Amino acid sequence: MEQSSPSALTARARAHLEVRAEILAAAGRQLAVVGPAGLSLRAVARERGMVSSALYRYFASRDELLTALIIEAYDALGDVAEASAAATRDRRPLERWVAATGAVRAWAVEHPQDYALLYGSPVPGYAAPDDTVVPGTRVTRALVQIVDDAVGDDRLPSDGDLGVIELSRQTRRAFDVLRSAVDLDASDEVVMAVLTAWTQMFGLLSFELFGQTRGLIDDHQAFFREAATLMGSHIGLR
Amino acid sequence: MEQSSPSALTARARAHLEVRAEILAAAGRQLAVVGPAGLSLRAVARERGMVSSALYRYFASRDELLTALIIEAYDALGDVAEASAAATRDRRPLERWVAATGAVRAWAVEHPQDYALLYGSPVPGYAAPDDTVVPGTRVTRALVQIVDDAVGDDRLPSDGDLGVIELSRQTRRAFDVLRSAVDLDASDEVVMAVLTAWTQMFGLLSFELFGQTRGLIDDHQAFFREAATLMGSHIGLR
DNA sequence: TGTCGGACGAGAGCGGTGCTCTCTGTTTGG
DNA sequence: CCAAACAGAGAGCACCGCTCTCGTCCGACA
Repeated sequence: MEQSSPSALTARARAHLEVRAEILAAAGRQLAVVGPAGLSLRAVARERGMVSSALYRYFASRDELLTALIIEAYDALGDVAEASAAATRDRRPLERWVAATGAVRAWAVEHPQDYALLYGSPVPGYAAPDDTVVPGTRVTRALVQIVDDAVGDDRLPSDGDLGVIELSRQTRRAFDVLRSAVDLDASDEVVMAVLTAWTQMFGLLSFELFGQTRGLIDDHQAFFREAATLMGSHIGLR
Repeated sequence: MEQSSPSALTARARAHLEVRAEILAAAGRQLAVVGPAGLSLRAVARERGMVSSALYRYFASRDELLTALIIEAYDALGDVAEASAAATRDRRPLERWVAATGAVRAWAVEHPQDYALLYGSPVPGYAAPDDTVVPGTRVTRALVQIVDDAVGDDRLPSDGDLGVIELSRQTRRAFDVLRSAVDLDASDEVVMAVLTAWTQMFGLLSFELFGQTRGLIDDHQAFFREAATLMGSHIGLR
């Protein structure tokens, strides 16, 4: 265990990182209970048996603690999405799509407060720093990967054909940025398809988790699966 | 003006309602600036030149004030959606869909904090009471109306045909509940189409307003319009 | 190995929050 | 006309994020 950190770190620096990690873990437990807006530095400090002012040796502010939790959550969700995409590599694209979005939903249902932290309304006064952008793209990347893998042996629209619409110049430029962000060379059609389907899954999930469908849908998992299948086939997966 | 309220109300009751409305208006202004989680009773009281404890003569708690604001916002958004649906009655269904979803987006962009109040992560410890359910269905109803109007002269799926999926029993039962909630006799196919398309629009809007597409998309309005057009045509509108 | 500086935690305190309780003054309906 | 209902003020409670100060202790370096 003592070898896990680079030996370049002094004992003091290692201890510092260790305590920081403990604080982060305690904050994560708090978060799961009270949610992002309810997270209290003082409560986190109490859980560790220290006084709140001592926390500021490790995090400059509550926002910095939140940022660390956001990155952690993005990484956990990214793991889930990537693992699903990798595990289904030899299955049919539509199945892969349903599995991956289902895996994302499963994580979100299991960690609703983390989901709210990532995709809910921003905490007031808090602006996510750029550190959160890269881990945030991993789930999008995994979904693009699945759809892009399906191009060729499939009825996905061929280049330049999106049906009723033509993408504006600004949109195509935005897609260039996204392509380089996820480091995949998918066509505009694929990017648009993923964005369409992913925003729908995301909207449905937010409806479920934020209570918009309260008292309406009983079996959210079944409905989500049906919606994912329908949406996947809408964008040309099969 | 003195006749605007039913004469059955005493002067005192009328004054009470008036002050209540003023408080609500002040809270609405506060909300637009600091957002749902940042809304402070004391600040609202200060704006009216009264002390915070006096507010409790009009609202039992911060949550009750929030609930009143939620209902107000749902009604404003419902107005927007219904007005758009009514104004485009003689246009083509796809145009109507794009116009209505665009109107919803325009309202959301103009009132981002109200949008967050309605569709963002719930304020911790706050559970929306049933009073908010009915006004919340108005926008859904307007969208269902548009798609349902299109059945017949259109290529919407005919009864019993949804393509790749078959709806589960629970889902069909949920659709019955929704049908009676919006008081429209749309087919399962229409309900599913609206839910699919509306959750996508909602997901896209949440991405935009909650900062997920920051630095990616410049012209959100154009992209939203393109996405709405594509999605509308996916569900069979033209 | 001894020492000294920097990290660390505690504590007090500031201004803010939601909310409760008590007290006073006003209004109003019987 | 008067008792009762009501409105608002004020103090206070427990909590919040955050700052500043002050001992202490321990690890890095000579």
